[in-house]
Amino acid sequence: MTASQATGAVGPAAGAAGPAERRRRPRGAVRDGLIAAGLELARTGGPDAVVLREATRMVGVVPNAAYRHFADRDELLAAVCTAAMDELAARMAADVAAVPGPYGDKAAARGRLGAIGQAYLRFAREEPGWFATAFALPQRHAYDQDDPEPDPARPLLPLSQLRAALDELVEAGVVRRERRDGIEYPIWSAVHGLAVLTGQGPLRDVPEAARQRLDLLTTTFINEGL
Amino acid sequence: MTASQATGAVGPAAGAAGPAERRRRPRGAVRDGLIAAGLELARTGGPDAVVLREATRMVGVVPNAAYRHFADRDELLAAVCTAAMDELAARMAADVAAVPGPYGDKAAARGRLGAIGQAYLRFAREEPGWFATAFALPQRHAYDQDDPEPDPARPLLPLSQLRAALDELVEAGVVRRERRDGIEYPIWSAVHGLAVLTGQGPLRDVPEAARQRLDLLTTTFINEGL
DNA sequence: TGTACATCAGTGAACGCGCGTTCACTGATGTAC
DNA sequence: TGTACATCAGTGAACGCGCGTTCACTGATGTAC
Repeated sequence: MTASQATGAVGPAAGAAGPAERRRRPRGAVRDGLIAAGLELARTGGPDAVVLREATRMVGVVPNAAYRHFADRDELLAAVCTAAMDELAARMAADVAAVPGPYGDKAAARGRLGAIGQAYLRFAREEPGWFATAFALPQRHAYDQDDPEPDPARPLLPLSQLRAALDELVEAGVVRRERRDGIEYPIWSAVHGLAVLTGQGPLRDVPEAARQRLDLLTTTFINEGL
Repeated sequence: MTASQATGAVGPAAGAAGPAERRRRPRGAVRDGLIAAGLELARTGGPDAVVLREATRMVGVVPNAAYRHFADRDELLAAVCTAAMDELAARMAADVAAVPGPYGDKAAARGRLGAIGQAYLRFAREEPGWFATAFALPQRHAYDQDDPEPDPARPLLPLSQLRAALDELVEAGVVRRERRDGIEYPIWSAVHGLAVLTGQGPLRDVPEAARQRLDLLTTTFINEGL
């Protein structure tokens, strides 16, 4: 589920039913609502702001009702983290899909790799709470393999999208095949590190113009390293 | 102050003085002790584990005594974060100093850059709590300038050490002078990103052998990008 | 199609917890004359 | 060198807070016959 889908489910049952109105919510609506509420909280305050009681308040339900849907607060948080990661992945996928040009075209392939990096950095800058949340807990990644079984209802993980872009660069003849193996990790690291340093890290107060230069320096460094 | 220095100051006044024993601690000992205690807490649990009351307990002092030395919990945390950053910087400096060879020698210069990256990654791996704490709050970094006025009692910031190593590589003729400007940022980003992804991030469960390969891939990528 | 019953998903009340922080206090240390 | 006094750095007691979580409950929904 993407954040925008989930957000629609927040709030008490439509119509502000009286206290006699019990269990009018469609199946799964409270669970989805709690995740959406948690996502709203995380958006502003990061993972620590995902407070179980506050989420139930937003949904319009009594605090312990949450325990019908999650074993404890950590399980709710894990669901919120996954949703945040999905949101990042969905935005990346959308930006990549917007790059024109056929598969295997040199310029298009370069454009798609660039779109991946830019979408990642933009998400970190525009949604710092979600970015921190996405990387806060779950989503351990099996080393050196694609998503074990890609869930068709969820967007491809960021790393998988990066891999696909690099594979295309190989097909297009931009990246030598011998150079391909494992190169996604230094690239991911460079982009992620920049996002963290300029987001929550010591470079967080860098002015806008300088930040853009840092983006450029880093993407250039990556492109030259291909 | 480095962590090891501060740690020595934890605990109630030597001799387990009775309740009548008041103010036997040397000047500044309680303040230093609180920072050292916070550092101990952060070592295990990161910045969130720096709990004011717990720190006062460790020092052997009543909770509100902390307010003689810090305006509030945040000010204590900030001091602990600075101390954690100093610890990282001190370890980096020590490892760099251990690389033999005269200034300007090609191999030695390369060795010193490598030592910087490795010390950074090792600190992140061996002291994840401190690493997270070092980057948790303070130490905003002025963009594009060295430490405003380097405090001789404290080690050079990591970024300043990285800059020095890159400057040496230029002097040694390993890095072209036109390439030097701003290149510390992509390099820092790549190393920092790897540290975060394999530390608290989605790659945290990668087995040891694979992690070493990731280190190697990243440092190789950096060296080729010089 | 109607009834009996199990299960599901909510309510209401309460808990203990540890935290950061404030207040008024007091004894020890350092300083001025 | 001795005394008077200000300041410093600790004590003791208390606060309100919001949190996660547990318990026994009850009404609505879905299912079997």
